[in-house]
Amino acid sequence: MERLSRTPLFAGLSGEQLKLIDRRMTRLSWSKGQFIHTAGEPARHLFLLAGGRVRTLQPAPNGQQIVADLLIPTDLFGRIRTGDQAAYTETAEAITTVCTLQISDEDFLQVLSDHPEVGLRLLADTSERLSHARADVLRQSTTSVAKRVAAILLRLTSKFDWDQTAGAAPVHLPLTRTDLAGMAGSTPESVSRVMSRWQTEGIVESGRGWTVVLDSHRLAAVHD
Amino acid sequence: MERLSRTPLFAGLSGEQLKLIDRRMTRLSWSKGQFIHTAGEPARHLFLLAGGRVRTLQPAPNGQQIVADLLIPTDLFGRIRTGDQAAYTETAEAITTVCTLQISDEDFLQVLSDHPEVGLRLLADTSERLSHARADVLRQSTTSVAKRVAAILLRLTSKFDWDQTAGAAPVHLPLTRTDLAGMAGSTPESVSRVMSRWQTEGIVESGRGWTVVLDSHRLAAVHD
DNA sequence: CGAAATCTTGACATGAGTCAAACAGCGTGG
DNA sequence: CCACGCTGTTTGACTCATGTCAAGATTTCG
Repeated sequence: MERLSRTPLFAGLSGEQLKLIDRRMTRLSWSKGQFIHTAGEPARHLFLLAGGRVRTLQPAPNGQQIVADLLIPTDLFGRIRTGDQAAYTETAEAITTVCTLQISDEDFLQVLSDHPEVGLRLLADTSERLSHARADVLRQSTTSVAKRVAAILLRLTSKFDWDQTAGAAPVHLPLTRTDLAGMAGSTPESVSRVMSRWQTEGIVESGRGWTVVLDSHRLAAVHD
Repeated sequence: MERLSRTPLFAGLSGEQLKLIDRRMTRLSWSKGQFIHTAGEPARHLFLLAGGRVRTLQPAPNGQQIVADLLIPTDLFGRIRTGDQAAYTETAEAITTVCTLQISDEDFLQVLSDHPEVGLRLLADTSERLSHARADVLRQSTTSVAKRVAAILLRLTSKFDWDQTAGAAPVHLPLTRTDLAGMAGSTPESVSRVMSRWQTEGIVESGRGWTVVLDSHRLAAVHD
C-alpha cells in the first residue's frame, strides 16, 4: 500500500482511490530462486514488485534463457490476458526474497474502468518502453560490443542507484559474464576482454557473478 | 467508419459504440511525401490509417532517418500525450495518397473511460509489439545479416499480402537497399550481395527501389 | 582442501563493414 | 524522342571486429 503510492503508475491518485486498488491486489512472498511466472504459461496477472530483486529471462531460439532485465521495487511485470489468449513472453525469477502485489485481468479491467487515467498512464509507460526497445534494435547491430555492454551497465547501475537512495553504497550488479553476453548479444569471452580492459583502467570492478561501475562518466564515454 | 469496424482495436463493439467513437475522430487526407507527424514534435494524436501506405522513420544518432516500418490500413500510429510531456519518437510519412483518422489525447481519454476494454486491447497490442521488439533485440545481434533481411522481407510481405486479399497480385515492397540496410542494421552493400544471390536463386526479384518475394518458403529457410 | 563453475587469455577463422569504381534504371530538358 | 545526369545498385579488394575453439587460472562453497 505504501509501495502503491510510490509507483509512478498510480501517482496522483487519492488515498481513497489507492485503497480501492489495493483491495483488489493480492500480496505474495517468494524466496530466492523461485519463478514468479514462466514464459509460455498463460498470462493471468500483472505484478508489482514491492520488495527484493527480480530478474526477467527471455527464452532464446536455442533453448537457453537470456537475462532480459533486472527489476527493482515499483517495477511492473507480467502480463494481462485479453480476449484472445496470451502467454507470458518472459520468465520472472526472484533473485532475493521478494514481495509482490498481483492483480488479475478481471480486477485490472475493473480498475481501468474506475480510473481511466491509470490505463492511459500504463499505456504511456508501455509505449515508452516500446520506443526504447525499437531504438535499441537500431543501435544493437550498428554499435560495438563494448558500447553495448557499457550501455547495459550504465542503465542498470542508475536504476539500482535510484532505488537505494543514490550513491550511498556502490551498486552491485548480480550478473555473470554470460548474463551480460546474452543481454549484449555477444559472447562471454568478448565481454570478458572488454571488462578486463576497463578493470585495469579503473572504470569497473568485478568478480565472479558481480560487477560494480566505479566511474560511470568514463564508462559513458567509451568508444570501443 | 467502415474502417473502424475492421480495426482489431475496436472489434466487438456495437455499431452504436462505433458511431460514438467515430464522432470523436477527425478525418484527414495527405498526399505522397507529406509528413503526418515528425519525431521530436509534441505528441498530440493517435492515428488510424484508413487508406494508402505510410512509412515510419526513426532518427538515428548520426542524423539519418531509418525506415522503421511500413503501415497498412487499420494500423495505428502516433502517440498519446500523458501528464508528463511526450514527443513522437518516429516520423510518419505518406508514401501514397493517404487517408487517416485521428483522435486527440483528451478525446481518447474520454473513449477510454466510456469503453475500458478498448484501452485494455490497445494495451495488449502495445505489449505484444513490445515483446516482439524485445525478441528482435536478442535476435538482431546473434543472427546473420541474411537472416535479418529475410525476416524483414517475410514480415512485410505477409502484412501487405494480408491487406490486399492474399496472393492476388505479387507484393511490391517499396524499399531501397539502403532502407533495408537500415532496418537490418547493416549496409546497402551487404544487403545487395545477399539479394543478388537470392535473385539468381529465384527466391526474390528486385529493381531500383522495390523488391518482390517470389518464394517465401525458401526465403524462410535461409541460413546465411 | 577439492571440485565445479566462472573467468581470462591466446590463436585462429570469418562475416561483414569500408572504400572505390563501374553499371543501370528513371526522370528531365533540349 | 533521345541524351544527359542523378540516384540507386552491383561487384571487388581489403581490413577488422568478433565469434569460435582451446587451455589454463581463479574463485567460491561444501
